[in-house]
Amino acid sequence: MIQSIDSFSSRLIRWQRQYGRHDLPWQNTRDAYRIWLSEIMLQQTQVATVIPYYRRFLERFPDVTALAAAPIEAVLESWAGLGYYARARNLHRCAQQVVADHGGQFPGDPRLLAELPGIGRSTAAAICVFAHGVRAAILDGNVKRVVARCFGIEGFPGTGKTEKEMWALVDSLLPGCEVEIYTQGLMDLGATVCTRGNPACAACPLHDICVANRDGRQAELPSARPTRILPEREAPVMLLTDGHSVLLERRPPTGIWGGLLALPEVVPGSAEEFVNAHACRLLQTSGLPPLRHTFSHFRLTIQPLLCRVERTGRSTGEPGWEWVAIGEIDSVALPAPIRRLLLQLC
DNA sequence: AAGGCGTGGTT
DNA sequence: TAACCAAGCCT
Repeated sequence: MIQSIDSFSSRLIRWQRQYGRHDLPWQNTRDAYRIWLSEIMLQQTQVATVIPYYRRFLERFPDVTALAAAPIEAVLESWAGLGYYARARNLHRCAQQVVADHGGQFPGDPRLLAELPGIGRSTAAAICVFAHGVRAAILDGNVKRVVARCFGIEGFPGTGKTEKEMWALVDSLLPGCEVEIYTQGLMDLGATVCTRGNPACAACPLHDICVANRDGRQAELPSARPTRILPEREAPVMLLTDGHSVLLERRPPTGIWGGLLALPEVVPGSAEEFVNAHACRLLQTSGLPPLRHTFSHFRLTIQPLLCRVERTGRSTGEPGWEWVAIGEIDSVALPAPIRRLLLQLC
């Protein structure tokens, strides 16, 4: 075991120098703001998905001061489509705290960083490693897969017991120096060699110390999440349009699609009432084909009712309601399926 | 301590 | 098609 632990980090570091990724947009910088932003965007999200969002976000919010000063609506506009929108809200609050409480500088101590909104133990470690060269261990999905296989850790990593065991292990594996390249190597090996299905064990620097490889248990480790049946939900929504704009409602700050604009959910049969309440005269209604959308924890069928209307008065300017021109759809904070639906209209 | 919280890629 | 899940955090 001791021999394994010693050679684990040195093998990984050597492998990373030759085969790792060295030119991702958030690499080759010590700018804690850029590193922090990348780590938040990369939570539960793949590199290829993040890259365009990361570039656009940095153009609009080049530093922590600019982000802290922006309204949350603007932040959500740039985040829309990435998912897990609590990340955007926490990102914004975190920027404001860094400016207000830390003079605009991200703390270099992982424990302090982890007190900020949206930054947990692993993200705090990653930021400190890449921004300051601090010696701290990360434990993300890639690392869980690599260590579960290499050291034969049983149990679903989502449970507290297994996660605690893994934290102790990664803490003990941490090398005394070259922590940056070691940490990046751990993630890159998981992302490119020690993949979930069909891992490339022949190309792995750990193959001769790996328990899963020795025992042919790559498919069994890490242990799978207990299967769960996703509940089904339905959402009748109103697509109110005058041919130029659509009526959108700001969703509550917490819960699904928190803080985004979306089509208003309505009680079936209440179209007329709804239309009148928004200073419109109903011209024509038609049911659009239902839209299936799968979340991490339930399935949703969106049933849109298209209502062509004439606007009979100025909107009351009620907070939370916005008429948005079809041409502006790309620039507002919409959930991905709603955005797709509205773009199909034109 | 588990469940809430998105989206898109892979198999 | 449907299941699975990726650079997790919060409550």
